[in-house]
Amino acid sequence: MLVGMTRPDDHPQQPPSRRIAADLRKQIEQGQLAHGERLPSERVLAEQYGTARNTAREAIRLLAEQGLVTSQQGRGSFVRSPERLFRFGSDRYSLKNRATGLTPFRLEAKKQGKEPRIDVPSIAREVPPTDVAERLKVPADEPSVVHRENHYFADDEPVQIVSTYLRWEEAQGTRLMERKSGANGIYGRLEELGHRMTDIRDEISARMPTPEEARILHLLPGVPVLEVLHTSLDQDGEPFEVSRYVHRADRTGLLYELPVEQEEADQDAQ
Amino acid sequence: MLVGMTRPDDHPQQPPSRRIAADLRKQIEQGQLAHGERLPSERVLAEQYGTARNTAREAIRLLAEQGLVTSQQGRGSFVRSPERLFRFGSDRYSLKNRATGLTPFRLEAKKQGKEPRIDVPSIAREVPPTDVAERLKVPADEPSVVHRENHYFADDEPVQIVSTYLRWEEAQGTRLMERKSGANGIYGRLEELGHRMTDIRDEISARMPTPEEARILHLLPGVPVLEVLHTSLDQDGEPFEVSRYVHRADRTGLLYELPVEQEEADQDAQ
DNA sequence: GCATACAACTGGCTCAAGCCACTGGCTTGA
DNA sequence: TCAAGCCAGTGGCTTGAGCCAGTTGTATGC
Repeated sequence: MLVGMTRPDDHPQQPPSRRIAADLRKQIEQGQLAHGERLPSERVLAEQYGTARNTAREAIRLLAEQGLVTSQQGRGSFVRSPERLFRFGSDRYSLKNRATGLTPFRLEAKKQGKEPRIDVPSIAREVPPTDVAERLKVPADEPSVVHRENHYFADDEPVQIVSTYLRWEEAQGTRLMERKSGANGIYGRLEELGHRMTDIRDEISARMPTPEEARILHLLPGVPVLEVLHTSLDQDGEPFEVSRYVHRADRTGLLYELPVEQEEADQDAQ
Repeated sequence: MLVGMTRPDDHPQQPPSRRIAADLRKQIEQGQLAHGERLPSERVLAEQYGTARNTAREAIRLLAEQGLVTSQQGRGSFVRSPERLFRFGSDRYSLKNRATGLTPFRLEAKKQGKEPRIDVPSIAREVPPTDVAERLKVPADEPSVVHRENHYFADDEPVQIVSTYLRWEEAQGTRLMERKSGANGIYGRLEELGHRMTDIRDEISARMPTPEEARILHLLPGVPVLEVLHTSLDQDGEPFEVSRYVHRADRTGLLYELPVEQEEADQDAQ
């Protein structure tokens, strides 16, 4: 009897493909199949379980969907090794980092010994998406924003896609329209326009990537993305910049450290 | 010619299943297939594209994996409607909510007109997972914690799984070991033990659910989970509670609002 | 009027076979 | 020595067939 192979009646009305997947999952979790190790080939699995190759294949596909294994044509299927590289902290916007002269991403990359690279595929005046328009307080039915699209890499591995939206009326004719926006990046220019970043608001969600995102980020099946819709508020509490971050979730985490609001007499915040 | 059907040479070396999936995706994005609408059946799609049923089926599976459609045996495949219900704000720990006498989840649910329910499947002394042990500053090789597992529901729909870990030496013999922990929940009891929640630290990641989580949360294929590893720090900066939140990402988002640290002379933070 | 039974659909899952593209180790020959 | 070529093994993708289980509308019979 092979290790980790269950008797058919352990999983009564489980279809064979799920049963094989469950067996393999157990072997991975219990370490009988180590990280990076090769799984039995589809043809071998099929024979071991007395099923068609398609059924064994389906089992491996299920595990790939769960982000547990990954297949390579001509080589085999392998147990995926967990790796969490980037942790974007809530201090990434902190002004104290200004002293370094680096933008938040470059700073984070350097901290972790990675070589950062930033591509700027496009900078264009556009009609904003409705969620961005709402948050930036601009009309959603006219080209009221400048959209800067950035792709971020660490050691040439794509890490995140960032779409930054600024008010067209403010960005027009400034270095905010250029690829190289000058010292301290766009926040430097925005400060010169009278916007000191005072508060931020990050709305976080997770979803599966679009095929387009999967292509740009080199995503394997079973890897979701973290989407952060970020709003910067200035000293007057007015939004002056909205960005949509799309992170690959297998390489990225977020970290928020914050004080807890303490009890007060009658702070009636709706 | 059917709407949205591309000529084969639009996608040169795309395999048929991907081509069908891309066509359907386009039809969904352009609104030719509305939210909730039924897709053509597998057999019909196969005939339209001149492929085997399995190939059409594969196309639909690809879309399901991307979270775009969902299939129901005997009924058909349908365009999934986006719905984001719960938004957990960073003020959910705020002490000012104490006035309501509700725990954060109950408060959030009420705000949104949902009926909250909390199951407590288990409360037990355990050996902590290593990531929890690190953060709670307890030994990882002995039963040094109490693990409270909670399942949260809104209108009987499962929303999140929460595992809370407390120091065994503190929780032992108190209401922290009971299902009903008293006024203001466990935070009320912890405060009596001298821990006033002063800062929090949330580490956020996203991944595909385990089969177990998919079962508890009723997750469809193509829906990731948001995992939040939360640490509460007291007035002395000491951790006194660690919780792992597993949210279904199709119904849940997170919101963090925080002030930006302003520039200072030489705040040499690590 | 109403419950039952049925028929025609739907997706779920499997089979057995085949061809393709890619990998990696081995053999061959210069 | 080393490069080129071969070949066995791998996953990628499709075919066409079959059976099952769940759904829904319709016809039947009480």
